[in-house]
Formats: sequence, structure tokens, C-alpha cells
Amino acid sequence: MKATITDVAKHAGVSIKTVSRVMNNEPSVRQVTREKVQATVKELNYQPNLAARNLAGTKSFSIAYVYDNPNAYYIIDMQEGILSACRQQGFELLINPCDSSKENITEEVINMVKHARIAGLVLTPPFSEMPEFVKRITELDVKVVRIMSGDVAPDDLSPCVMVNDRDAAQTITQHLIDLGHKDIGFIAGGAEHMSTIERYKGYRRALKANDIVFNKNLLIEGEYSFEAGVQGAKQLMSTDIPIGERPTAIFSCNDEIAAGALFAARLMNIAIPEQLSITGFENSPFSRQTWPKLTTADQPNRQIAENATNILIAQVRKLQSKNVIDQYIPQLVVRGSTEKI
Amino acid sequence: MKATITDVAKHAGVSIKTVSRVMNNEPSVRQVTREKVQATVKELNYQPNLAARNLAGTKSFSIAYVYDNPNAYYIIDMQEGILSACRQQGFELLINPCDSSKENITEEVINMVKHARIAGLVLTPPFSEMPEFVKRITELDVKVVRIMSGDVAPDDLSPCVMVNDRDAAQTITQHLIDLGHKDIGFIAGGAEHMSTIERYKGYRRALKANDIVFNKNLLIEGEYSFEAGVQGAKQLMSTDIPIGERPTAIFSCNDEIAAGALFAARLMNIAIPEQLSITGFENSPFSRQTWPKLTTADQPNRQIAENATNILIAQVRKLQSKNVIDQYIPQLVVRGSTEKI
DNA sequence: ATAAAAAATGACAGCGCTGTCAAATCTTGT
DNA sequence: ACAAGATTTGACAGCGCTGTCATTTTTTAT
Repeated sequence: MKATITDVAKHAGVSIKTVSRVMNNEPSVRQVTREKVQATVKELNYQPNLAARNLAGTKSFSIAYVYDNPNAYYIIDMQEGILSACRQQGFELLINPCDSSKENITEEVINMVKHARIAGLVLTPPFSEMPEFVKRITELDVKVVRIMSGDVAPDDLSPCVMVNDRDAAQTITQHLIDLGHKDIGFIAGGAEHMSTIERYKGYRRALKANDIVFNKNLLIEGEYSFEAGVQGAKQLMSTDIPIGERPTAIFSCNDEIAAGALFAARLMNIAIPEQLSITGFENSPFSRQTWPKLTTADQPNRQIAENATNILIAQVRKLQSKNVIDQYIPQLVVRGSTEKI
Repeated sequence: MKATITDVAKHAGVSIKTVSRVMNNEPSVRQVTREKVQATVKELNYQPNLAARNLAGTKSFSIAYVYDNPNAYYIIDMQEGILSACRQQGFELLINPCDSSKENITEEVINMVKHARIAGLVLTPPFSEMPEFVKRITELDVKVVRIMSGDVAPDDLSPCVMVNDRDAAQTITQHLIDLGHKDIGFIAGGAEHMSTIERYKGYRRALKANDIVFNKNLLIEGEYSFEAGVQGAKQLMSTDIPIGERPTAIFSCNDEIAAGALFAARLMNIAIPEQLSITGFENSPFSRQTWPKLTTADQPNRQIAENATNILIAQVRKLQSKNVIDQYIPQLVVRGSTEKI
């Protein structure tokens, strides 16, 4: 029924070992032989049996996705991207929900990696941003790829796919400035997230580029939640503040915060976007579930994950030894929550 | 390093075949022998190698989760429940995001099942509620478990874990009635979802039980979205309707709709819960991200999925041949969005 | 107690592949 | 043209387990 390596070998008139060599991109196969085998593989639609490979060889064809993130939409997107790359390359995906705040989480993941004979790990925040954790993992005989916020890799421990939140945040802020806003509030996410730091830097950079003096009263420290958005907006738009000193726009560190800010504005009878522009970040379903819909920044999570996984697999297969660093810049999506002043 | 079946056999003083029999719960092993082996297994912390099992045997130890659902929170919960059961029972989980509206999705899934030699499938809505699809799948040599809305299984094709939305909806409605509400609006989800039908039935049943006449002007057909909630609430609370005829409470078919309704109420300057009580369903993160927080119904998705998977695995291992039907009733969670009239 | 039937156990091949190592073939320099 | 070396190819064992079937042990019937 399903073609095996023996079938391919017979059809191609070579030994199974030669087929094995071709399938594993090993050297010491003449070009003509290689092509002959590859043609047969295609003809018979041969796909190596993963169980047999894992059993026979010392190599592994398992990739694990270790995650801990309250944002289900993000996880699902990532997972599907990773899965897509794995399927295409004949790897299997093991998913591993973990609690990153757990005392001995590092040991736990290390055990898992050893026990399940994992070839590579895909890491997203917060794991990708835990230096000690990453260091310990990379000391093992496992390849790692990190997806994280920033423009350059923090070290050379592994390939990285960087999400340039800074540039994207600058673009969003510039969008507000272009609309005539000068007093732009900033509601931060949790300071433990690199993304918050990066987005803040982008915001500051845009102000600077436009010679707008930063007003620290417009900065609200918060966390990535709806509630924080509500509180932040209330604080920024408080009636205790003279009208002229209230911001005319609010940069929220993500869509959830923005939704909260929008909500608060509504409570305070502030018209959006007429009296106040609000921006989000992430282009999550949230950003389409508000009224007006949120101007935000879109990052193609699925694609980022697929790309990262391909980089990881290239390392696992030793096709690439140096640590590739890739970068994505989230793109501005203009919707109804921002308007000219 | 890791114990193999040979190690266990040697330690226990039996042949590997006997160990194999014990591991697979096969008959023809004396009780004393079985216990001796089991003790050794525990002592050496032996776990059968999945790759070898899949390779050698005709049986499979792979469970697949086929899903298609826009609600990421639901999927993540389900997935983690399924994963937990699989881990405990030595099965592996393959995840399979699919597009249920695709023309030939049935063929696609069948191919996948055959190709990957899947032992069992976990199905959630919408797949679990597609009779033709389920029928085709169960004709294969694959076990299936369905998680779906209802109180009794629609047929005997597979074991089912039923989520009794009807009773839960009745409880929610009763809660509103107990608070003194008589004019209770109902904003439906998509009619293609069993859950919508069931929740509607529960709502009607509660009215009937309290001798409240159903007013069809209070029924809004919608879909599971924030926007539908906004529109539904606007319609129900329209100023075109004489004040006395507007509802004093709204039953929304899920939290997302409820969040929309809440939003609309805010727009119309209707105080929640003073002037209008609103209920959700599902106890999703949504229900905690509104102000006031939503009164809703909680279903332990993770646990439901774990339980369903255990039932599935029991079938796969032939420990259970008749189709177990289990039932969960979502529980009322009272929060700030409902109040005495 | 003994033969026949039933139950328990084990020997061994083989699942599809990779790793090792030996054999065959091709290059190169003279 | 030929040996020495380099490259390519293949034969075969074995990964850890299950399925088949033969063998041993236990039970049952006489």
C-alpha cells in the first residue's frame, strides 16, 4: 500500500542505503544517482516512515513547541505556522504547554527534551526572553529557534526571528503625529515583556524625530490587560487635568489595552475618534470587536512561526550552521479609531 | 539509559513477549506473572517506546484532534485536556487544524487518518455536529469521540460527551427570573450551531416553568460575534419601542455577544446592571474583560476534553466496547452584569 | 493417575529505517 | 596503462517492539 524505502530502491535499481542517503541529504551520492532516486521518490510519492526513522537512527525528527502565554490567539497562530513547516519537512510536532513561572521549569523542559528525544525547540515569549533558560537548553544536544521582540539578536546562542516592535511602534506614532496629534498618551504593557520596552522606544523615537517634547505625565505603566487599559485611559483623561493638557491620542501597547481605553473613553463620554484617537497593537480579533475598530499593527504570526521553524529545521538537518537572524516589522493597519485632530 | 522491554523482561525473569502482553492488557497472563511484571515496570520506570510500537504492531498509538473553530480559547483548552489524557496513557497527539466548510473536507480527514495510522479522533463542534462526516469516519477503522451540545447522543455511532447547554440556559434564565425579570430578550448565536438551539430551548423552558409568555419580539436571530451583540441589543432596546415593552434583561448566547450587548447599552446610555441585566455563556476571558463582569455559565473545557479522550482511549484499547455517553452541565457564574429589577 | 484440552509462556521473524563497514567503482598521477 | 587513493555503493545487523506459532505448564475429565 504505502511505498517503503525498499519499493523505492527496487524501482530505482539501487540499494535501500542509497535511497536513505538521498533522503537525508548525505554526501557521497553521485548526482545522477541522486536524481534518479529523487525521481522515483516523487513517482511513488514516497514519504519516509517517521517511526522507523526515530527507531533506527540516532537522529530525531521531532520538534517541540514550548509555550506559556495567556493569549490563545497568538498561540494558535504560532502553532499552526510551526505545524505547517513541520509537515512539509517530514517532522512531527509535540506541543508542550508549560508554566514559565514555575520554580524548576528549566529542569522540566530539559527532561522532556531528553526523554522525547527532541531535535529542536521553538520558543516564543516569555521563554524566548529568558536568557538563563535559553542558555541551559542550548547547552543540550538540541537546536533552538527564538521568536522575540527586537531588531538584533541578544546573543549568538541560537537563530532568532525578531519582531521589530520598535519600528512598528514608531510608524504608529508617526501616523498619529501625521494626523496632527502632539499630545500622545502611552499606556504600557508589562515591563517584563521585551515588546513593551521596544514599543516604548519606538514611541519615543517618533516623538524625537518630530521634535515633540516627551511629557512624562502622558506615560502610564500598566500591563497587558483590558482592565489596565480602562485605568490608564481614565488616568490620562481625568477631569482633574486641565483640558488643554489631556492627550488627544493614546498609544496602547496592545489591542486589549486599547479596547479597555476605548471602553473608558465611552464611560467618560469622550467621542472616539473625534475627541480622542486610540491605537492598538497586534491586530488581534479584539481589534475588530470594538467600535470603532482599532488602528493597530499587524504581525503575520503564522508566517513568522513557519519561517522560524524552517530555520530551525535547517539547523537540525545541518544544512545551516550559522545562526540566521530574520526580522519582521509589524505593519500599520489604519481603522476607525484614529482621526485628524 | 532508558529502560527497554528487554530490561524489564530480564529483571522480571520472563520473556519480552510476556512483558508486551502485560503492557497491552492482553489476556493469557497469570495474575502473579502480571503483577510481577507490573512491579518491575514501576521499578524501572519503563515506558514503551512509541516509535517501536507504531512500527512493529498493527495497532496505533496516535490520537488526532481535528478542529476548526474561531474561538482560540476554546481550542487551547480542549487541546490541553486532550494532551493531558494522551500523555498519561502513552499516546501521542497529532493536531489537525482543518477548514470544515471546505468541499471535500471529509476525504481530506479520511486520508490523514489512513496515512498517519490514527487510532482515534477527538471531534468538537462543528465537526462533531456533522452527521455525514461522523458517519464516514466511523466507517473507517478508527475510534471517535464527539464533544457536542445536547443531553442525549444523536445516534450510536460513537461515544459522546454531551454539554448540556439546555439545562444551563434554563438555569441562567431562571436566575434572571429570580431577580424579578419577566421581559427577557434572547440574542441567538448562529442557528447552525447545536449550542444555539439548545440554549434557546433552555430559555424557553425556563419561561414556561415560570408561566411567562414568550414574546417573539424579544427574540433576535444572530451569530456568535461581538457585532451581532451590538446590533441585537440596539434592536431590543430601540427607542422606537415603548419603554414598558423593552426587556429588562438580555440572555446572550455567548460572552462575545454579551460583550457586544453591553457595549451597545453603554452607547444608548443604559446603565448595566441597574437598568438592564445581561448574561453571557461560556465563561470565556471575554466575560472578565467587560465592566461590569458578565454573569455567565462555566463549562470546564479542559476537563471535558480530558474525559472525552480517556473514553476514546478506552475504546481504542478495547477496554470498553459500548458507546459511553457522558454529560456536563455548565454552571451558573453570577457576576456584576445581572441585578434585581 | 492419566490423557486430553486449555491456558500460559516463549522463540523468533520482521516492521522500515539507519549506522557500520566492506566491496565496487571511479580518479588521479605517473 | 597501472597502482594508489578517493569516492560511491551495498550487505547486513539491529533499533524496541508486536504477531505468529510452537512449546511448556496447568487444569479438567475420566
